[in-house]
Amino acid sequence: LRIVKEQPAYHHGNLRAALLEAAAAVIADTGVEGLTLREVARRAGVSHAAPKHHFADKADLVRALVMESFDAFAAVLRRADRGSSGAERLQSLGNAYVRWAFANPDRFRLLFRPELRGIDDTGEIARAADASYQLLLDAVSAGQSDRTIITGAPADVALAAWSAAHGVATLLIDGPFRARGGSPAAARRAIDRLLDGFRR
Amino acid sequence: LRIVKEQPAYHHGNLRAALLEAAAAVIADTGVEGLTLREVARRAGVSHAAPKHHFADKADLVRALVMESFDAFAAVLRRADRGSSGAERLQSLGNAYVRWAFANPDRFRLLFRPELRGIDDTGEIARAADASYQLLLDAVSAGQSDRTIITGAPADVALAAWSAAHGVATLLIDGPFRARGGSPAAARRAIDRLLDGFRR
DNA sequence: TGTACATCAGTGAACGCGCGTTCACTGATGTAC
DNA sequence: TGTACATCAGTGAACGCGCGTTCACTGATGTAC
Repeated sequence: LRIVKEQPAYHHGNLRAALLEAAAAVIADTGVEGLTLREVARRAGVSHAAPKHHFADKADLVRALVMESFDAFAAVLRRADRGSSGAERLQSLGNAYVRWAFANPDRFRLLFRPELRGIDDTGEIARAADASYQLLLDAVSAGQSDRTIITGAPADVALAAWSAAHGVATLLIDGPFRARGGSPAAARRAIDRLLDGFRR
Repeated sequence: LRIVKEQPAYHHGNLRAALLEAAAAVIADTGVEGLTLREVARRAGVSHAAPKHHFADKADLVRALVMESFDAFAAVLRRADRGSSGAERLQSLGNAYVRWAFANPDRFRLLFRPELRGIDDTGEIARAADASYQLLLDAVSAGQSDRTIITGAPADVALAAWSAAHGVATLLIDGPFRARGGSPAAARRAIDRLLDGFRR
């Protein structure tokens, strides 16, 4: 039986992952404007020059964090994309959308920062975002085929439904909802009510 | 006839207003994270210590800018709060909401920054925000009285309707809407469709 | 209408700070033989 | 199984930068008489 190391190893072992985790923690604590490479390194218990071996610069770290967040979000939506009709799939997606935003408010906000477009040089972020939109579009199309969702251009319907979920999620995590007596349960009622409007 | 002054006056005359205007311009150009006192002073054509006579510190300037933006937004909503029924008033409010956000995306974003709560020491920002919410709540109540809006707890209905408008506005100005072929006209269809769901 | 003087609203130099980034370095790890 | 050595992944000092804020100052304005 070996004694557990008390001194941290000189080589971290998995610093890249640790830095991403630390970055998420910084954002959760101080918001994205408090995210600095030095603070991330501090949290990971490493000198401030160490991240250079894993991320070329600050934008590179943010990019990786956004990609990771998109992947996590998309996985949750994919798991939620179930139901015996298109309308049920849409309802389930909408609820998952709001629930994930509520559970991960800072990561959620990160996904929609307009300044991200400035650092998405290869378009990989845009592609990751599109994967989730396709889920939504598919559910809408399925619902129109099985006649459980209202007619109309699928993109129009999908964007309106997305707006509903996004609005509830945003008002819920940014405060206005709760400041007016809106609980997460009220948010759930709101998204259900709004998505009911898409049923045929 | 006097020659127009070519040298700027030593005393600006209305520096406070000029600084607020410059701050709005900075935010429009670089986003709120690019807002610095020095840059604001630079735009206003004044030394970087000059703002001190008008704003105690940076938070003070941001606070003033937010208040000004809330007032402008509330005035627009108040003007839009017309219609022969509660349902029409709600529709008109929702459209005005999205239109103003589209016309003033950076100011709109500013109003909902979660970190604002940190600088709203006197609660004046919360009060300004509440004024607009009351408009919405009144329209919903009126619509329930005249039976043009669905039944339900007025706060529930109001928060759901707000979510719809907020979601459309946010997705429109932050990109996802346009990135998927959604024009401002599509946004208008989206908000109309969503608010139609509140008609009785 | 002039003059003296207080007050107001600017200037520009200076401060300390945390940031991103660079650099020479060093200890740990992996590999060839 | 050892050994030599390249490479990898850290350290810590240093840099230049823009920031918010402070300070002594100065020119413009307003007011009392």
